[in-house]
Amino acid sequence: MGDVAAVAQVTKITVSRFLRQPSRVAPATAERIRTALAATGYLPNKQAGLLASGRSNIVAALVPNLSHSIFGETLQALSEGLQAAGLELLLASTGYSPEREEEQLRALLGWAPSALVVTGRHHSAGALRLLAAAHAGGTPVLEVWDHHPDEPMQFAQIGFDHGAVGRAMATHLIDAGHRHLAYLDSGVDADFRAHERGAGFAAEVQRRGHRFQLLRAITGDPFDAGRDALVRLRASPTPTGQPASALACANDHLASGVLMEAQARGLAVPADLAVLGFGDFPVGRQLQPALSTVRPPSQDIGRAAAQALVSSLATGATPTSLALPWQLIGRASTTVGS
Amino acid sequence: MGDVAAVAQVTKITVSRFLRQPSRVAPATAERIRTALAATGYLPNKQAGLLASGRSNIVAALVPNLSHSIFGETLQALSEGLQAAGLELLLASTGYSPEREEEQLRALLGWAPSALVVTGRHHSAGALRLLAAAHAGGTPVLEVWDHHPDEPMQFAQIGFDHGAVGRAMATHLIDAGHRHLAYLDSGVDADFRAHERGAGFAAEVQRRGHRFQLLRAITGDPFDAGRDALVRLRASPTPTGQPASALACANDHLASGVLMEAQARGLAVPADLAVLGFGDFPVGRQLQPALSTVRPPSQDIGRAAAQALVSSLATGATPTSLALPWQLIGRASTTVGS
DNA sequence: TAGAATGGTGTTACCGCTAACATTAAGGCG
DNA sequence: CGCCTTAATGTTAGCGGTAACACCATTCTA
Repeated sequence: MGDVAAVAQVTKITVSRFLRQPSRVAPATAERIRTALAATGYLPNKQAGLLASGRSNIVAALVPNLSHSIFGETLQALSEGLQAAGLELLLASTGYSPEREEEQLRALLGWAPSALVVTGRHHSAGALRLLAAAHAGGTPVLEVWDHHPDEPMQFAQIGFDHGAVGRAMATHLIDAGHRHLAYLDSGVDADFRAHERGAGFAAEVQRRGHRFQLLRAITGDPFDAGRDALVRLRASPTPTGQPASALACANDHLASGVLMEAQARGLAVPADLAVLGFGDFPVGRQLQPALSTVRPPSQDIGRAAAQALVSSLATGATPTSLALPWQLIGRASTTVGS
Repeated sequence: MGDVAAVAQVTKITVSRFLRQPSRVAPATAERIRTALAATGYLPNKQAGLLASGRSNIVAALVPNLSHSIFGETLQALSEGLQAAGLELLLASTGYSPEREEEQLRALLGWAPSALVVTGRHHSAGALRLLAAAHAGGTPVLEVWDHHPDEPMQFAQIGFDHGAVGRAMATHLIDAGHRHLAYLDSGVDADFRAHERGAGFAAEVQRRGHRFQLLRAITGDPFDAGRDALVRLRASPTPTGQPASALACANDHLASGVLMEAQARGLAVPADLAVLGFGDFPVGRQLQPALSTVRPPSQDIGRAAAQALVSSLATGATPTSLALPWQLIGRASTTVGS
């Protein structure tokens, strides 16, 4: 920056001013600085700028998984919303491992971010301490993909109630006439949201007085896990001798595996077995029969989070929580006709 | 850090030393510092450390797309390899847009990274200037997912030859008896690697004296694009009146769409139409018939890139290029029997 | 036992940039 | 015409660490 200043025949601070608020330097000077910038190929050093200003303009986000496209959509929208406001997004993933959550969070905090975004409201004790400290220090903390107004919220939440989704999934299947229902839970321990949908599902089935069965997916390829689960479902002994006639899954990949295995075994869907997924992944629409599913507001979460953080940083207020609508999409895998 | 030093009754520099090389402080002092760190909940400020030391220990990576799981695997492996060596990964995505490449690269360079990783060897003019300047300044620059020893390499490359993959795809189908072959190219302009596979495919088909046809995918849902492409393939007039009997696709999602549409139309695969994909996505293995595909060394690329950068940063030498093996996996969508 | 080598810690300056205040010149007002 | 305001730029100090060197006790060596 000193070089640029020398070429433009001003001091560093004038260059710095020009870069941040061009209107605060005289037009002639601005022009000289502009050409000097081009001539020297100047690249501002962020470390120095952030250190000097104290405000980092970084939003740090921690998600369970980067290669999971469902979070990808949220991140894409978040990134765009933040970029428009001049904020940078710094990403890290936990790989669904609670130990790594604290470690990664610590690494992110080292960047002195202006705001934090974490996935869900379940955190390891260490991570929670870090988040609470950041929050206490005035850094906005936002939990995305969850929204539970019934519980005391420690941080702002933008997302939806997974228990309610589970109950709606149960209602959908019960309304279609099923009386013995199963839930295929995610095999990943830390996929808390999948477990909560399962709990909501189970609660609703039992409230209505019907039979419930819980399956846990094996780890590994989710399609294989779905196939495996169907094998187990059909083999498991039940009081009536009849296996469950409806299976709700923690995600569409598992559900796709179930559908494929059903097809391979000549099981009619939905006549012999209704299958319901979660996530509205592209593949589900293409299957035969098309997969019924729940579409979460992935993009909206990112967009709303960006907006909440931008306005929170502008006003200094805590970001506001928000419940976003999801949608149960009934396709051929659960509904006959239509 | 001053607080920690005060509590431990030493100066900042001793704390700094302890954090970086614990062996260089006396055991008793180390113990005092350790408890002081815990008591104060100290979080090191990366900006300051990087600024002061000059070495950033950041590797900046630019990929076309974050939500694409194929790059996710590379990034995951890269991230792990770097983390083991004490390096941080800073991510940005271009969204397959050449204009954003320069912009994002500029943003990444603002962090003064120790090394750069970019996807492929095709860059916009502005991006190329930035990369060349970084390279000239001694920053290792690595291009991943490409490896073309026949062309003059500007930067180190770790990946494979996409033209060769295209030729192998053609050979596989020609050997299966096909004499009229088509390639369904990606609808994304900047998916250079898909275009190159297509060019290699076309060259090989023509070299063997057979008929070639090029299709371009529509944009949007890739499954739909695959279905749409098959419709067009079957409708397009040909000299013999016979449509192509083999279709190679830019990726497995497109190929899956083709397979689904084929099934919907009662087209026998591979008897009426052989379908070949690229990427070895999980879904392909599950389809009926299972999708033949090419498995790229996604993880290996990340692993090798991490290794190359670590050793390059240690020795100061330019990272070494590397060709990694891919594998054509013949499944039921191209081969009868077996 | 003097002199050198070594281990442990402190001092000073600076990384590249920005906040806060200081300074200068030009224009507005009675 | 002198004073005040305003616009444009400069000066100084400091963000939170680390490099380089300085310093002081020990311990080792001859």
